Amino acid sequence: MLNNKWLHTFYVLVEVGHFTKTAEKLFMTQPGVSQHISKLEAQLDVALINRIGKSFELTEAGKTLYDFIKLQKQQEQTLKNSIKEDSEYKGMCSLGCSGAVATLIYPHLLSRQAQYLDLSIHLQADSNQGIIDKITKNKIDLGVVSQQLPSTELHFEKIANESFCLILPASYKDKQVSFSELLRLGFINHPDGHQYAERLLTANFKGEFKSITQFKQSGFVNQLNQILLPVAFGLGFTVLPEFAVKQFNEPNKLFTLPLAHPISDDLYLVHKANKELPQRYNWLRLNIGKFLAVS
Amino acid sequence: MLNNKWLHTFYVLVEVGHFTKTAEKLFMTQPGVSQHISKLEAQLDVALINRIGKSFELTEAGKTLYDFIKLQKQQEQTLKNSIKEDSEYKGMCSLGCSGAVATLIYPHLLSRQAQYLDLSIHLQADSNQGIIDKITKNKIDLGVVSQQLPSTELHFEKIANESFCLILPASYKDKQVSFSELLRLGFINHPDGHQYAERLLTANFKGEFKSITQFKQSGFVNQLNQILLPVAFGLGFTVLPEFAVKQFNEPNKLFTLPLAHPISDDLYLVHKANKELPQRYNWLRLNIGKFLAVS
DNA sequence: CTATAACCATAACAAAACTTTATCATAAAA
DNA sequence: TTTTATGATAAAGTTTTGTTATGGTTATAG
Repeated sequence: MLNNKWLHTFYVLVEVGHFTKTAEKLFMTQPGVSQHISKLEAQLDVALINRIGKSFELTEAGKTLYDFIKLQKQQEQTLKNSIKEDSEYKGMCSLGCSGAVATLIYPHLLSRQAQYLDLSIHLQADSNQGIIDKITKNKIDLGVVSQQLPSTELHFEKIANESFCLILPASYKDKQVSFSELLRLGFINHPDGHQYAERLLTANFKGEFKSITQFKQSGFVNQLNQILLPVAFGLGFTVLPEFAVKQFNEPNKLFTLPLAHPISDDLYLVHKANKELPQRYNWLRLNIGKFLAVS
Repeated sequence: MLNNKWLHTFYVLVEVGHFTKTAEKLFMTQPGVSQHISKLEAQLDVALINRIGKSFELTEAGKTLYDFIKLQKQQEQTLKNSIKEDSEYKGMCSLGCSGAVATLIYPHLLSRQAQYLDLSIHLQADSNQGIIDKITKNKIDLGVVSQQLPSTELHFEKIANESFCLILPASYKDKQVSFSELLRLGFINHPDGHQYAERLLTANFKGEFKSITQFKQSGFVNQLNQILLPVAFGLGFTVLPEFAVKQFNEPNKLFTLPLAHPISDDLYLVHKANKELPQRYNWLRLNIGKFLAVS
């Protein structure tokens, strides 16, 4: 740890080229300057100046140190200018959410970044638990999750509701779909597939449905935008949030089963309760809900 | 000037997340840590942490400061590693010399740089006085000049000798060239032209030559490698250092007048007497003379 | 060429800054 | 609720830092 005061004295000495005048400039006495330089040299174990009579020359190490101090001073100035700054349009916003939410909101984030070039938004798709962990560990500041935990450390705010849909190939349109039909068709799985399916099937096929393991697994894809492809091909059914279905580009190849007991999850914005989010998060907090609202 | 010790305490506190444990780690007591943080906050006039019961959260300013300290620590480490280093093959060499010398040695410097990529050589063409000034003001470390000054501050070392040549168009080859012939032909001027010409003509045309103003000026070029073009075209004569002539690519179009009284300048390597040059200058000091020796 | 003034280094002392001890208030844990 | 742990604050003690006093050396003036 280099003593900043000594560094400053050395810096001024180099610019002034004179111990006594340096002392005057720093409102101290000449021996103080001498001592600062000696101490610096002792600490770095290298000669900073070459004393020639009453004058001196910078050594190579001295020049190196001088340049270093100059740089540090600039950086410190930059810090002092920026540390109190809190702009809506500058800085990094870190956000975590599910893959489905990510694909839905990412275009909006990009257009915002395009508009405010000093703004950078880091979007990270993750599981609920992963998001909570990252917020707790200060890896990200804001999250969108589908469950509200009873934590005093975290602040939750409901922003949207995602309905789950049971998606079938279009050939089932206007038909009566029985549970055995589903069994025959088979399930297309994806990362949150089992969880979604269990909830939806339990509510809507009471008695018949016991466990997702009843179904033959007709496929698994881990890319959100490809989950619906096998369904469109007639290879199976799946359960997804409504807005993940909306963005599929061949909706006429799909059929969304009308449900007697609709199932949905609330979505919450999460951040640390005791950490006030900077201004640049305002827009996100205000608008994410809109982006997720299914028209 | 931010106190480095306080910064370090804050840095450790952020990593540890605990005042008491931070104190232990820093071999100090807990109140010390509290005070360091308070002082930093007072100095920067901004809250760095948000105290929540006995725990705390970093504020935005705190995060900014933490990142700043992290960077500074890295830089300080880099400094400590490099400040004692003195390699032959690393760092910046700054050199000043005349345009003639520059064109002669520049290819050698480039090939050296190509061999040692961490070496950077800054070559600056300038007048003798300009070079001396720059060395005195520490803008450059080394110079090649054609006069030795009686300065105690500077160290001169003779490294080469540049002969001056009177250059005529090839058509004068093997002819007796009289002074009136020169007057008729006219003088091609260049930055150091008058100085060179006065010295050479005074010595070799005693009685006849009075001043360079006797000559009609047939041209002026300020690019070294183009000075000899008008001479080759038969448009005039000029006076140049021998090694500036050697590099002209159509020597058969030129004729160098044999002189009764050869004129030459000694060339000196200059640097500050009290400033030991780093190792990376060794090669330059050793070899510049060779590059300037006319074979 | 000596005398004088300017300059930097060193040592001893004074002042300031810092660290610790002591104590209190509050929060987490039992 | 009681106990234990944690951090803040104030006052005392310690260390560090800066100043005064002094001396040696180098430049400048007479």
